Amino acid sequence: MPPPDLRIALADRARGGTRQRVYDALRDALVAGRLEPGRRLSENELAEALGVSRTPVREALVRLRDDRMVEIVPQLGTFVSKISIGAVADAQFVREALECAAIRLAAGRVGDAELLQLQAIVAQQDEAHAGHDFDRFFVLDDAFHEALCEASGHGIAWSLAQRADGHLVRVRRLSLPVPEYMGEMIDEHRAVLEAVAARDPDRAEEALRHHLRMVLSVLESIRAEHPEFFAEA
Amino acid sequence: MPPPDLRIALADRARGGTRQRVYDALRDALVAGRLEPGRRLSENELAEALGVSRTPVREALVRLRDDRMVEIVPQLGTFVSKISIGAVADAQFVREALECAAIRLAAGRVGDAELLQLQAIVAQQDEAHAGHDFDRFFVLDDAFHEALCEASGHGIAWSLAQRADGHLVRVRRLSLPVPEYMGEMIDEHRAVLEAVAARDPDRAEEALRHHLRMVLSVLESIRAEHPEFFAEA
DNA sequence: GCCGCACACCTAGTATGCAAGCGTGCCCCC
DNA sequence: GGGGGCACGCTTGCATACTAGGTGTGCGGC
Repeated sequence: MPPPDLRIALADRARGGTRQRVYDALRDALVAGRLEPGRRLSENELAEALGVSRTPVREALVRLRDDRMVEIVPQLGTFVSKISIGAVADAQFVREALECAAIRLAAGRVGDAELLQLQAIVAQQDEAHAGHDFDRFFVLDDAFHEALCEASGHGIAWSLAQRADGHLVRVRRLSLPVPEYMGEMIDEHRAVLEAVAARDPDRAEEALRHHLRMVLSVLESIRAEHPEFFAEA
Repeated sequence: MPPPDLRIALADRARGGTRQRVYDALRDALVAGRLEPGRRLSENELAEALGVSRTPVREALVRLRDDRMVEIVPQLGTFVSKISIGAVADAQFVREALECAAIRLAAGRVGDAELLQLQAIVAQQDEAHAGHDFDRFFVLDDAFHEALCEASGHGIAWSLAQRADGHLVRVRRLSLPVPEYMGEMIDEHRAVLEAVAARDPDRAEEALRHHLRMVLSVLESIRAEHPEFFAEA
């Protein structure tokens, strides 16, 4: 019985190589939960579904394994990683370490243009909130954190945090459709932004750390709600 | 004119897949400077030199590009990245952020067995110092930092730091043959270890941060000595 | 009816072949 | 003699073919 819903859309041709497009498409499908944890993937099936050969699919999967999003078992198959409490804790640790270090720097060197950009992002988040547009809010949330890291002068912090963040993103996606959380998160963004604007590294770090830990507070309820997505360990 | 010294040894067969062995061999050759910055690599040459096909070579190179150790230019070639001041700063930032966060945790939860292990590593470093064995010291230095991260409960910190660390490792390799630095580094390891043993997160973080920044103090002299290894920017 | 073995299918790993693009060097023209 | 243009060879990117190994299934024996 072939899997029923392997419809993964590739972005427009010619933007980046095939490998990058396949990676993006797969990662998006994974974090959005369209490829549910535990499912078996096959290079052949993915290649056919995406209309490309096995080679770029394979290379994308290898990269996703580095992200701990899939597990490749030789001669057996490739599986969507179940959400592991340990992996979530690791992702949280990495993200806190990198982003908190970044924001301390950002608070010391942020310019007016960057502050305006951050404020604009938060304003757009208000709009998304008003329109109950979860997907848009998600994009803007990433944009906010990315802009913060960029302001630190070490944009790499965001690249690494995002790649290490797979398990956490899936949890967030599951938790997001609770409207009140969106409002809380925007408030926290404002608190972070104010501290950065005040050039107060300690307060900025504290606000960001609190913000980043919010997601953990709902982890257990998510797990109770979707136990099949989690590994036992 | 074919490159003269593409003799890269592969580790024993059957340990990990071919891709992993090729990656390890190439990375080792890169950080050791046997493949000097700016050099052009060719998938074909590497595959021939290593006695494997292009496929695992290609996948290893893609991963090394993620590490910023090589630059792949389509239809042109793959080049050993020159050491970039910006990339060194990024690597330093990432390593500081991850390891300092890890050691704070480690100071709060380290067990006696782990302390003994750390002490044993430092003792071995003394031996390497006495024997002027730079390579051995290098391995033991990595082991010390890895053990610290493991003691934090987030071994992933070491994995990520090490992967992001390519540019920094090359600098360290160039700077290492100065014997007095080895003694200083061991002293700093001791200071870090004492603070962890005393369960003092603040002092541990401070000692580690100071230790990690030592390498930067010699960066400019290294650059003056080997300008051909560095990018202009 | 149940347990064990063997076969067939499917998997990822690897090797090789083909296509497209860029750089370089030679050759022709001015 | 100098400059412009074309063609060749090299590169990586992608597609395809082949290999080795593991799993599950179905059949045969008990």
